[in-house]
Amino acid sequence: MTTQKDTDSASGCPAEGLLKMLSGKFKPQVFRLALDGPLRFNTLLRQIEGANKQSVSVALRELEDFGLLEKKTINLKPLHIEYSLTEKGESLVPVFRQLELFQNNNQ
Amino acid sequence: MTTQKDTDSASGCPAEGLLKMLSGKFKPQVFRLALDGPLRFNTLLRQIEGANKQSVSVALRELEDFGLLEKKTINLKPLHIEYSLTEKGESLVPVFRQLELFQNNNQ
DNA sequence: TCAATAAGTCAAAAAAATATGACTACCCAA
DNA sequence: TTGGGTAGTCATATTTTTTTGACTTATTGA
Repeated sequence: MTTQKDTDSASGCPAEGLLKMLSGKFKPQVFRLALDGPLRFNTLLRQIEGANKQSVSVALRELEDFGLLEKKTINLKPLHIEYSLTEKGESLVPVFRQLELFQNNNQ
Repeated sequence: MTTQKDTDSASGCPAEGLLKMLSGKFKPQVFRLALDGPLRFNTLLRQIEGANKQSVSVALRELEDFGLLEKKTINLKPLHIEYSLTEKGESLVPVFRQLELFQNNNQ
């Protein structure tokens, strides 16, 4: 069971919670890769340069805790695990795109 | 003179730079307060509960470094300093609002 | 002239985030 | 039955961030 994180609206800043859920080592990259399809642990480790197990593990767990990704066991060929976008995760996509857009418009 | 920070598009994730420029202690709050008008150091210190000089100082300096805020000396009554949104900062506002919106739609 | 306010800086300490390397457990193929 | 892949965990470093408290410089009002 995954626990729901406090999004800290106590600070009087609603955006803060969202910002927190996407900050942390490798989280933006992981989320971005999730847009292209389900993720696998070892694949991520190879895809993200400089990545290490621990941090990738933390990134996946936290994205899952925030309800952006969901973990599934795939009972196929080589039995494995996949992380894919939840509905909440999907709903974040346009927002994420806006972040990219802003960044691109500002070099 | 303020130095331009590397927005790390090397990670292949454009959003990462923006995320970084808004994460860090008190940065979301400070940015949000800037939407309501110019900021002053000691006022922020009183407004943000739990704030300390050093962190507020770092938040302001980094927001300035990223070009979201600009620092001005105001030659009035009690001579003081104000931090206000730059054009770039203004252009971030709608993006920031989207973040808040997302957060509000997800409790 | 004294005390307060404004806007910080600096060094050191404490806390939080990341990285490293060893280890686990399971499955599968040769 | 040995070796490789998958998906991690765990304890311990190392690094980065944040906090604390002392100190500074200049202005201002009484």
